[in-house]
Amino acid sequence: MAKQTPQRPTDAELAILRVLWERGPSTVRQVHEILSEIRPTVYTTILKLMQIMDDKGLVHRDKSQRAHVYQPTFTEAETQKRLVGDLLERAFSGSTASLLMQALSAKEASAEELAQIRQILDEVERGGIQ
Amino acid sequence: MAKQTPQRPTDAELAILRVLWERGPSTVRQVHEILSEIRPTVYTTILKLMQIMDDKGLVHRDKSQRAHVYQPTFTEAETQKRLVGDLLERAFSGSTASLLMQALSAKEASAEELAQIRQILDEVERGGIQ
DNA sequence: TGACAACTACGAAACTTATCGTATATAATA
DNA sequence: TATTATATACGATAAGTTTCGTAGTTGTCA
Repeated sequence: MAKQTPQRPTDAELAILRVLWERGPSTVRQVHEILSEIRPTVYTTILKLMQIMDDKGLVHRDKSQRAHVYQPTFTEAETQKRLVGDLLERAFSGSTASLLMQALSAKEASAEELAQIRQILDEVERGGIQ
Repeated sequence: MAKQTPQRPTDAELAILRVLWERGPSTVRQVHEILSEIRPTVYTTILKLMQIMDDKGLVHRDKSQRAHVYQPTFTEAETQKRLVGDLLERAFSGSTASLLMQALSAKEASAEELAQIRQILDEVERGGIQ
């Protein structure tokens, strides 16, 4: 049963999505091989998760081939936006400044990254992000 | 059984923590009254959650009074840092610039907030955040 | 003291997540 | 064609989350 509202992917689901975003449409075997390098798992565990993700609408699958080919329903940016927007409301009362503050405190940013951040700010003040 | 690693609070737990951070040490009834305004829940649901949070070490409780008084184990900033740091790795490959980009795209920031963000950047480049 | 109000404790149900084992279908090949 | 390799389908389990009902305890006050 597919739900209408695209909910937050779980940790395991996000790990799968990241493989699909990076590699493009993939079979269960391909995803399994990559994820198993970091965290050994049985093939059918990944299969089951990807089938559930299909039910939820997080991915679409092409059944025309014997090995079904899965691809993400939403782009990486869309999903990131949903996840961070959700955290922003749930934990930061909507304060982006606090969010950035804690992000920088959690992980030191390189000089290039800080420059990149300033560039983003410039663009936003010049006319917003589309 | 208390665990050693402070894990991510769940959604319901975070809602409770936010009440405790805002109001200071509180009883179950006080937390329940506030949360019920937004999302009606039975008293014992909040009680059970707060007892579980005590088990997990997310809160401490003072049992000396008849109505136990609960307070957060970690500060709001510590918890925010943990949550955003976790998301940063899980969904953004550690790129704080991408995180900010999507945060700004999820929720438009006011001029004051943008100024605040620039101030944070200035401070970071001047010597880091402690 | 007896009744009542307000607690906590405890157990259980309904869901979700994550994982795995077994069964079954299909394609390739010896 | 019979065997083998590789898919998917399906069911079950264990753990965690969220919710609620009931039981028992304790303080207050008429």
